[in-house]
Amino acid sequence: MNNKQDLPWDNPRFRNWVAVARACHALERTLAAKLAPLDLKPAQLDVLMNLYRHPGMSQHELARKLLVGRSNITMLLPQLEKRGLVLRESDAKDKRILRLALTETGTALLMDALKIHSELIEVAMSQSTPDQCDLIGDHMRKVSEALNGS
Amino acid sequence: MNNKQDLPWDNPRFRNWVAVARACHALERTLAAKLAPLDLKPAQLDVLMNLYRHPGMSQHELARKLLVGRSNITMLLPQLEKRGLVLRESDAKDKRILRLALTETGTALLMDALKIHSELIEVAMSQSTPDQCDLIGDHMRKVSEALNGS
DNA sequence: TGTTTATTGTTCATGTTTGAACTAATATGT
DNA sequence: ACATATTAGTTCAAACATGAACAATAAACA
Repeated sequence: MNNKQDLPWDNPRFRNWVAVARACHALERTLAAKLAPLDLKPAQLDVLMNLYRHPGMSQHELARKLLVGRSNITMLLPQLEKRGLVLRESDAKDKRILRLALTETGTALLMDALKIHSELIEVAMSQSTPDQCDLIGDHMRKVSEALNGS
Repeated sequence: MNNKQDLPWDNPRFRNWVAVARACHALERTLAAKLAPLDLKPAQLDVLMNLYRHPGMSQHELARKLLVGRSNITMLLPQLEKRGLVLRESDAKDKRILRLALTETGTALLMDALKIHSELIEVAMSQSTPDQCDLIGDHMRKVSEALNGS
């Protein structure tokens, strides 16, 4: 049986990851609050960010990048499309695929949102030196890779 | 106007935090999948974990620890209570407060879930040395503090 | 004491996320 | 070519989270 001696909380790695999860959650909540004036949710910002960096993405590719289901994207996009932030046009060669891109308006709104997001991340990341931040980033990229293969 | 020169992605801190968020999200999803056999969601595991460490907590205290609204706890607890995992009894001195505690069954299920959770965190944290993990943990605790004051 | 203010937990309406079942389009294999 | 299997996106119902309004209780204070 488990006794107090081998409880996870006695393991520094466990406690450290819990701290990571808490910080992430806290930043997400704060971001949501600060994005509210733009009438934008964090999930929607994630969409805009990905479309900016990868214009012409399909919905399926977007879903995989965001680690969500395809149906989630289907529910998310019409709102953004109606607001004139995103364009959807079907691929010429494969009629199943919808190619996504930002409009001018979408790009402009993204820039405003990124300013807010960046300021928040600056608060988070200024807690350590740039070198240490790089170390953290490298670690987290390895974590993502390790988890994709499990 | 923003041009490419000062886009957030050119800032290492921004990219590093994005990596943190992605890793967190990935681990959360994986955890959800691995907890499914126990019929337990990550949010419910968080509740059990906190009640184990802080028996006698009120719902309000629990909500603040978990960074969620009080109503969320109200919706979450009856399920766990019906499954015989959690006990709720009103405080003798302040009749507004419900004091929470794990049952034997709840503790046993928590131990099973913690095993799964720990193994997953081990995967995540074995990507760096213990010293580096401590550095990451220290950083993240500072982040949480910094965000609470914003 | 009596009145006002705060706090705890609940309810409810709204919006979000999810996965399974579905349609349409394309690939694969015979 | 034809049947079968995959893939992209949608629909739908159920689970979940959220915040505002509310009831009950307690605290503050005149």
